[in-house]
Amino acid sequence: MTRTGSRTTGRPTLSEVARLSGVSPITASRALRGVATVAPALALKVHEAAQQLGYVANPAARALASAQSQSIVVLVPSLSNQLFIDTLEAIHDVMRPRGLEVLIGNSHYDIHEEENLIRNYLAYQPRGLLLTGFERTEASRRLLAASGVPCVHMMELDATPGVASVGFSQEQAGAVAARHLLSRGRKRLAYIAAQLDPRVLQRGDGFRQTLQAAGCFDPALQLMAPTPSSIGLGGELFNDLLRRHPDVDGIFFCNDDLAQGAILEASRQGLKIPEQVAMVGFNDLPASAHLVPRLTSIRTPRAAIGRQAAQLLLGLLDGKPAAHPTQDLGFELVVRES
Amino acid sequence: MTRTGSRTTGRPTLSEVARLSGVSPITASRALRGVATVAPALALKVHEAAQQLGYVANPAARALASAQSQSIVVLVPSLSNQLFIDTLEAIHDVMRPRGLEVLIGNSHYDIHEEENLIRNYLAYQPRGLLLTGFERTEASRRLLAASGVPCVHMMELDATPGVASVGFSQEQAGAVAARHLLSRGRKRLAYIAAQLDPRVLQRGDGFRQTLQAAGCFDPALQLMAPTPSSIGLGGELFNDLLRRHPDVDGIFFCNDDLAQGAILEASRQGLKIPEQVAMVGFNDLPASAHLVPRLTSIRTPRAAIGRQAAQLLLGLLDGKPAAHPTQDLGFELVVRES
DNA sequence: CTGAAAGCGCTTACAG
DNA sequence: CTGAAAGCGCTTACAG
Repeated sequence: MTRTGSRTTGRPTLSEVARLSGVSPITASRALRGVATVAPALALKVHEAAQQLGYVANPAARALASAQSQSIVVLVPSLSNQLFIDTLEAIHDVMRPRGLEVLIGNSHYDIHEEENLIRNYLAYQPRGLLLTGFERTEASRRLLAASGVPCVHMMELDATPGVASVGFSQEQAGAVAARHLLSRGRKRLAYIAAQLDPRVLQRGDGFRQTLQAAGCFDPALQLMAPTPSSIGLGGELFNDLLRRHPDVDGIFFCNDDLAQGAILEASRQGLKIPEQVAMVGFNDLPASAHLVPRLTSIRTPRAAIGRQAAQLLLGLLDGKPAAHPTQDLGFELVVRES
Repeated sequence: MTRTGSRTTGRPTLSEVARLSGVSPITASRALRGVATVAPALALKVHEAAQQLGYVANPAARALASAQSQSIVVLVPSLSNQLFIDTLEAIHDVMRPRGLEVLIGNSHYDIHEEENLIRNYLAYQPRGLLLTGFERTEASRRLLAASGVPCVHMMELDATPGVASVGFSQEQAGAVAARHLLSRGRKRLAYIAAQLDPRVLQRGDGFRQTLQAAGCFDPALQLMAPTPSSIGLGGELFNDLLRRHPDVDGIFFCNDDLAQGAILEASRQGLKIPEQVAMVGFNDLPASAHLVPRLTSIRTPRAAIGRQAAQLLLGLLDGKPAAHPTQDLGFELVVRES
């Protein structure tokens, strides 16, 4: 059944729809696209003919003729992180019902790999781009600017005019975690982080600055692993930290995976949480609310970021300048038992 | 910068590459596609010109001219389930380096939504399709058959000639869980399930049949919720079950989310696990090995399924009949503390 | 090994 | 409101 070397697709074409409905292909095209100038009676006939033939427009022909595809490109640094999955799913659920195809590029936390993705995906003439954060190569920036394709940035914020972004302040999130721990009377506060992307570092900065202002920052309590995060790693880093600094009484983790690993390891060792060490996670993954003790975490609006970024982009595609090009969706400290 | 209504893309074309390298467009096309008949010296010049211009072929034009895209369509029932994310990521990592675009369709566990996805995605003239399971509408089957596009089925197995599938026996997985619990002397065995897709039911069948053979099947101990699974639901169903049947001494959960919720709920209530109730999960998600107690689970080869299915499809695209069209990748009971 | 011609299935731009 | 002509940027099929 596999046709090789054929020129035709074997699928019904616009011309066949036009012939069956007794109009020209252009009129059929207009009717099917919902262009208003077509007489209602003709439009109906065209739709019936299309239905009867099982006609679905060839996106390649459409893209070639109009110099514009029906795709949106989303670039994320990872698919292993639940954070991006939630965002991606929300984007998908906004774009698909509008007939837009979501092309997903995974940069694996590598800005050069991202540059290649941009180069290749731009050839698809996407309607728009959804990018993660602002860290990229100069060449990537040039490619994006030269393409003229509308972009919306996700996760981080940048209020520069002409830049669209949907996210929240990563630094403030770090600061809030620090203030929470300080408010509980904790003084020996650590930051445990892995997969040191720009956002993890920004949260660390916010955390550090708040501790410095409170006069209790100790650089020795910053445990930064460049490797990917995982629950197992969280337990290991927690043990490392407590072995070297048994007096630590509060920890902010750059994400819930690490925090969950630590809480489970503490439970296994019979350590009292939060009496001995208070813990704050980040993202508020589903399991966190159910751990024993329940994990205090910072809930991030990751689905809302995807949804809002998608809608902001949709607005940009219609050519109207965005009313709110910088959308701070905030975050929420969810205080639980840890 | 957004060009609306323009016919051209503003990007360098094959003709410009050809002009710069002093050959005809056809020769440039052949050189860029690596067609062997081009003289090495010319091919080099073409590649240099393409590099210099930053030329990337227009996929729409290519697809239209060759009646074949560079896309692979993957249809999954959910993006909220880690299982499919792992599979998707593996597929992505096989296809992308070969220049194939992965189009992801999410059917939300609805075979009619899947039918729409199939209808629409077939218009993209994908090189191949990767489908989840075998449950679909008659119309979907007809569309797929009529298209002649090669398909590989994932997760479940079907040895029918001409059908390609990569997965494992869901029934056997249920049977293995039952045998494990029976081997530990457990007699009052329950199945707790949610999101009752065909695979969840197949696992339940395998579990039931084994219990029936052992003479200890009790239909009252089958707790089947049609709602999506979650950790929270796992805790609730666990409580429901124990309230109604305090004598239950072993539970098989249709996935680890439910099992994790149950183990956490048991811990919160101070129940002894596995002394009072033994638990077996399914999928072996990352957290399961770290819970207290560590969860016994059935590890599924979800990344391997994605990888192998992708490779099987790649073989089919080359027109060679698959040497192994039915790939049983098995599963592994990982016995831990629960 | 190379190329001139034709065509893929649509939409744009221009008439009427 | 409708349509004939042209063209998008490639590749196929056929020559040589």
